[in-house]
Amino acid sequence: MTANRVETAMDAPAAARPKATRTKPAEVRLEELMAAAEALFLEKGVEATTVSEIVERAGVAKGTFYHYFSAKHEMLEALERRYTQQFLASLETAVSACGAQDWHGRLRAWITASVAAYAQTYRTHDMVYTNHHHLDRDNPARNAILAQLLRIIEGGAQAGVWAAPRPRMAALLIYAGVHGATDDLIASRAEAVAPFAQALADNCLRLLPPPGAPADGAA
Amino acid sequence: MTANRVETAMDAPAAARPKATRTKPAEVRLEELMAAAEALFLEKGVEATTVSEIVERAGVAKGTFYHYFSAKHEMLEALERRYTQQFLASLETAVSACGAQDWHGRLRAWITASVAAYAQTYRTHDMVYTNHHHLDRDNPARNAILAQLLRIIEGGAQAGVWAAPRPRMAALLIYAGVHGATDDLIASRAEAVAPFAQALADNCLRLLPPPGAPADGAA
Amino acid sequence: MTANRVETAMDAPAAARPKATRTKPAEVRLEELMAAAEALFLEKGVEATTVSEIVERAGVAKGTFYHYFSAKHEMLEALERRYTQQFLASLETAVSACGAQDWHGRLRAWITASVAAYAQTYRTHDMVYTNHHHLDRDNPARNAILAQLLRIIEGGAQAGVWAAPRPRMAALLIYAGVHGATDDLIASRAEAVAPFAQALADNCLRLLPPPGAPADGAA
Amino acid sequence: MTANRVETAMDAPAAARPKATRTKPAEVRLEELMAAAEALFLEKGVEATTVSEIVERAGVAKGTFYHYFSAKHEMLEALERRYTQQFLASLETAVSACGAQDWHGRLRAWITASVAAYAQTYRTHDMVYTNHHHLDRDNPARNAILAQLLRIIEGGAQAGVWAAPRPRMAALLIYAGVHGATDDLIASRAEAVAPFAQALADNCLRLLPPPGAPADGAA
DNA sequence: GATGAATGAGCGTTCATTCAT
DNA sequence: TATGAATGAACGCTCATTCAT
Repeated sequence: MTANRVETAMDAPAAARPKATRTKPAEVRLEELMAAAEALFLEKGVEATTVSEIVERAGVAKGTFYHYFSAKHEMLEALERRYTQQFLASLETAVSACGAQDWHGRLRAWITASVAAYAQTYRTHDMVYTNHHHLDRDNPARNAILAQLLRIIEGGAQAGVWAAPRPRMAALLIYAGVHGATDDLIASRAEAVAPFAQALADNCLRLLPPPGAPADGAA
Repeated sequence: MTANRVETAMDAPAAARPKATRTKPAEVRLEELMAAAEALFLEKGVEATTVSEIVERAGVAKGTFYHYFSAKHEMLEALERRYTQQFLASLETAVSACGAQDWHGRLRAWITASVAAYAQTYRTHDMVYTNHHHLDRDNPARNAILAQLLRIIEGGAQAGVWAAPRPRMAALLIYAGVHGATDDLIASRAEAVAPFAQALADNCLRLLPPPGAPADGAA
Repeated sequence: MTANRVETAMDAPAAARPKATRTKPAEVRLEELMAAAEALFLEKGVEATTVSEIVERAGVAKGTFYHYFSAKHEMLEALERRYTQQFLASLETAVSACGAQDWHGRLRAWITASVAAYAQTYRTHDMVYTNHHHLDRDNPARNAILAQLLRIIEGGAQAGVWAAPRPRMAALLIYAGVHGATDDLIASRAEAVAPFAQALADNCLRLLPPPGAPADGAA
Repeated sequence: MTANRVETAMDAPAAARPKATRTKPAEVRLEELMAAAEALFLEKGVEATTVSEIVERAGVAKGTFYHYFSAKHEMLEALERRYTQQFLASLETAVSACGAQDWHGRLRAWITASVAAYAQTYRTHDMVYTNHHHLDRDNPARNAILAQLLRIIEGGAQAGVWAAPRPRMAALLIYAGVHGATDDLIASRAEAVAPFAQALADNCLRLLPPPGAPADGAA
């Protein structure tokens, strides 16, 4: 609701406008706007959130929004970029903590960290990815995450740790499976995250049989 | 003017003049409307499609839409119901074609039919499911499909065909994996559906080890 | 809600239409329609009541409404006419029960009967009269009622029972006062109708001083 | 484009192009809008007036209306508030011009000012009050006016100037009578306002007999 | 840098009325 | 007599965006 809707306009004796918000570093303003938008996007969805609400929560005027973002969808994209970077980095950190040749460990770490990160941020995750078509091959976030996983699967295969005749298919099964199963975990609140992640890793590792096992389609 | 009619001279407010399209069986009209809506929802998304466009494509007046659907979202729900029934039925048919105790066959059939059905209808699939939150445990379509798969996994486990210490987790991995991997197949157009589905089934069956294998966490 | 909105259309297996309503005497149909409309107009107001609701409550089809009334506002007018006739008749009966020269009695009877009738039917009264501008000199109902009262006032004056230098003003004061005060009685539910009507009549009679009293403006 | 602006190449959805009317003081715009609405509400009724017509007459865009009023009914309420304040104030001024103990004078002043004010603004009056149910005890405007009159009647009674065994009933008779009779004056255009108001006051004062007169029901 | 008044195309929805059957 | 599918103009309202200050 704008400040000068009748009720107000008629009752309040015209006072000198306090002009509260002083000029702040652009960085700070940007962050305030993004925080306000993220909270609202999470609460009520991207479509249902209006620019008016964002600026109201951020405590700035409408025009200020357009100083920092050329359009509403730019805000969403900025949020997406920020989120993806954080998500990728958390996986990278977990994987890097394992020995360079400990491929089982690296894969387990990737899965466990994925579950943990996703369980924590699934609302943001959903918000960010619902706006891309599932099939969008150019979705840079999905591609970056998938590439990370693929590097592990192919690394282990080259090192002879497991067989991966179709590494991309394995990566997709793990990637999609991790998110689908974690959705269910969250929705059912049936157990703690850590043991769930362990079991999930066990299951996923089964997808990568020891080298020398009969190839797919041979059975 | 009938003899009984109560009359008074008065200025008549704006009158309606229905003329163009003749009455058709309700079934036909309904189908025309649903077809128009489905096509548009697919082309440009549900939000971006207006009721005006739907009726224009269906060749009827706006009021006719509201004669058959009480609101735009009712149309989406009708489309969802119809799609889910068809999808479920096609899986059921494929599974039922296998012997009642041929659990490997049944699971392969479920996976293969899922890939095939989804590869054909992924656009409708996406359209329908994007409107539910991923975590919506009450999404009846997802639940029905998952239950179908779970019955097979538990049936095979009881028959001693495979071990399934966590049947729901296995079901979720397969369910999500099938859709995730098929998305990639469709997007990359890298190979034919049938061999892809075969390989996918091989991979998924690996998630269900022979009975007596070491349980998760034991390795 | 129409019978063939999707939910129904998809679930109910097409049955032979019972075609319940047999042809009825026009009189009966008309009365059913008017009763349905009156009830709805009272419940939710004239504007807020739709023709669809009227026919639904009357148990007939939309088209039937237009067999009996050429437009929605004709229905309101028919209801008005019916109500006014009843109201006038009830006053006339009460007044006629007094001796032809008992002018005090006649006026009291008119006032008492007005209060009683209005207290019983104020909802219909409001519904009917809100649709005329207060100033509508051509409102036949108001004119008929006022004329009835005026006849009493002038009759008493000619008979030398009271002075009425401005009979129309007196009539207006009584007419408006009776309705205004009864509104308050109804809204406050503060006392029984009969004693209230008595006191009201006492007050109103004071407006008609004995003959020979100083005329207005002389004081 | 500022340096801080977050940019991405994207198809811009339908853009707005505000151009025509320049910014004016909110007070002025508000007044223009209210004047346009009042005129139209008077001309064709509240229901029959559309927001489109209001903005067209005010010479602004539709959105501007909603910048100042959150809904059409807010406009009506603002008009009501403004009108009631003016009406009450004009009565108060007239009454205050009489000596504090001149109760006959105060009551005459109230009646005379009511007639004058109502004769001038009856169209607005009707417009404003038609939107409240007659019986609405919580109608703040009616209550405020009635309370003003009641204070005079009770003041005179306490001062021994007249008897008022039922002050509220007397107030209601006067209040309703003044409006009802003035309606008739206006509709008939039969005489000047001032003498009519005099005669009306004479009549109304008769409702308040000298102290010691027989109480109601005693006659 | 920051503001906020102003914009207007476009939305989903309503409902009195018509008329072929 | 009775039906009900079909109509379409019109409604109140939204909101991303612009730009003079």
